[in-house]
Parts: sequence; C-alpha cells; structure tokens
Amino acid sequence: MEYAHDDAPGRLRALPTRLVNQVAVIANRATERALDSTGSRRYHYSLLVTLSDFGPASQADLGRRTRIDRSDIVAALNDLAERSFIERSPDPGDRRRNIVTITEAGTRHLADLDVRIAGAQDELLADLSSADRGELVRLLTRILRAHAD
Amino acid sequence: MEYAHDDAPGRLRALPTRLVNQVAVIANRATERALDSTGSRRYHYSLLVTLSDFGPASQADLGRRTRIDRSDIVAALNDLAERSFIERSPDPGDRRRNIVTITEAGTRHLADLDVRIAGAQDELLADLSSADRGELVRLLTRILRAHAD
DNA sequence: CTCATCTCAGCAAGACTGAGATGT
DNA sequence: CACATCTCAGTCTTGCTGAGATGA
Repeated sequence: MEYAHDDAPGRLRALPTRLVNQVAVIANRATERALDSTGSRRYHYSLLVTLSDFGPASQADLGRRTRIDRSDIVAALNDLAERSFIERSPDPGDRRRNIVTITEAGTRHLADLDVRIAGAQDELLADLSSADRGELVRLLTRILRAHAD
Repeated sequence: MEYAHDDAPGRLRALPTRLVNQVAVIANRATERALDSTGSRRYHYSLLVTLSDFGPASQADLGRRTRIDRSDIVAALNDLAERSFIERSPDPGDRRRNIVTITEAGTRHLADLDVRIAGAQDELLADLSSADRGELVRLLTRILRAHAD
C-alpha cells in the first residue's frame, strides 16, 4: 500500500507548524544538493554573503547579522580560512576582536555559490507563479518580523 | 549596536529556503513551549493523532502516515507505552507486526495536546489575518505536493 | 568589576543508516 | 529465496549552553 503526504490525518495535514517544518526539510535538501561538491554549506554561504555585502567585520558582528551562534561562527570561519576564502586579523583598535575579511578567492567562490543557491530556490518553488512566490516571501517575512526580538 | 532580522544582507533576507527555515525554528519553539510539561513532543502528538483518526495500526503503517522513521517510531511508542497511552499487541494475522492501539488515557492526553498545539498555531500566526493564514497553508501545501514522491 | 569577544567541549533533538532477528 | 517488520546501536547536522582566557 502506498502513502503520500495527504495520508496523514487532517488535523496534521493543515497544521502550519508542521507544514512549515516539512517544507523546510525540502528546502534544506534542495540547498544541500545545490551546494554539494562545493565543500561549502549554508553557514559558509551566509558568512561569505555578509562579508561581501558589508565588508570586513568582527565575528560577533557576523553572528548578529547572520543569526549564527558564536560557537558555530568559529568553526565555519575555520573552514573558510583553511580554504583561503577569508582572512582573520586582529583588530588594532580592539584587541579582543578578529577582523574577518573575504579574499579574492572567497569572492570567486561566492559567485559560484550564488548561482547554485538561486537554483535551489527555483527547485523549491518550481510549482509557484512568481506572484505566489512573492506572496510566500511576504507572509514568511511577516511572521519573522512579528517574532523578532 | 542592535541587529534585527533585517540586518542581514538582502541576498539572504528574501531567500525562500532561508525564510522557511527561520520560520520553522520559530514554529518549533512555539510547539515545544506548548507541549512543555506534558511529557510529550511532536512525535508523540503525531502518533496519537494518527491512531485516534485511523484506528489501530502497525508500526510500519504509522511510519508511512506520519513520515516518522521506523527507528524513531520504536522509541516514541516506547515512551507512550510507558505512560499507558498506547498498547502494543501482536497481530494474529501477521506475526511480524505489532498492532498499536490508543488507550482511553491516551485519548484524554491527546485532547490536552490538541488544545496546546492549536495555541502554538495561533502564536506562530498571531500577525496574520485568517485570509493570510489560509493563503500560507495553501502555498506550503502546494510546495509539498509538488515535491511528493 | 563588569562586560564583550573568541574559543573549545559537549549536549539535545531530528532525521537517518546498517544490521540483526523474526516471520511471510 | 526475496521481502517486510520490529528493534537496537550509532552517525550526522543544527542550534545551543557553559566555561575559560583575554582584553575594553
């Protein structure tokens, strides 16, 4: 006997918290597939984008902008530094801080990731018109704003 | 300096895969808070709902309906059995199978969980009109259907 | 002294894999 | 024999906590 998504009880089928979780799983799989063979993951992408758009930043700032935990920032930057996509240097104005800078190689890597990430969006939203895509982004953003601390 | 959700670079801010993940995190926190002090989690709720709506089922069937992995079903049913919310009995027609049945106590527990879970939906969607809530469910369901195997 | 920053070790939950025992 | 079911042990990732070292 075959079961698909709609074989769950109705109470579960329309539960927003559940739907959003299931869609997140699909989104993550699409993203993982897209980044496969790049050696990078979501965290690395978020950090490179942030460094590229805002310029050099401390690790604490990167954490606040990307919502990545301080501990995970350390590990992700270690990976990126090993591949020479970023550089850490001490902040002369505040010696507690590292100033993190994206390198030329990091910028090139990011260009590749950008294309792949865009592909993952298309894969996730394949069935939605562009109006529906906009609507989805609008609704999700509203929820996020409402729960922003 | 304060950072909120919108301090992320634009490239990240409107990324559907990312938005859906962040909303899922909020949804999970709301659900966890709602179920806190019940001794149950999402898994337990999904299983009890499924047993309540479809009647006694084998563990394999429960897995297919709820999309919970076979291994995790075992552990979750152990928890529920310990609290006498379900009973396992061998299937006389196919001795590989356990027939899982929800008990009276399980049904009462489920009634409590239902109220709490409904509260979590309201918390997640607090800022959305009921039209917007319907729209969100519609869009998420469309995505799910498109990616159903 | 308080607070911020960076780092490390480790935890918990969720999704999953492999393998064994049992039975169809 | 192939296949399904239940179980156990263990892995991997994500998000997080606690604590230490350093310095503002």
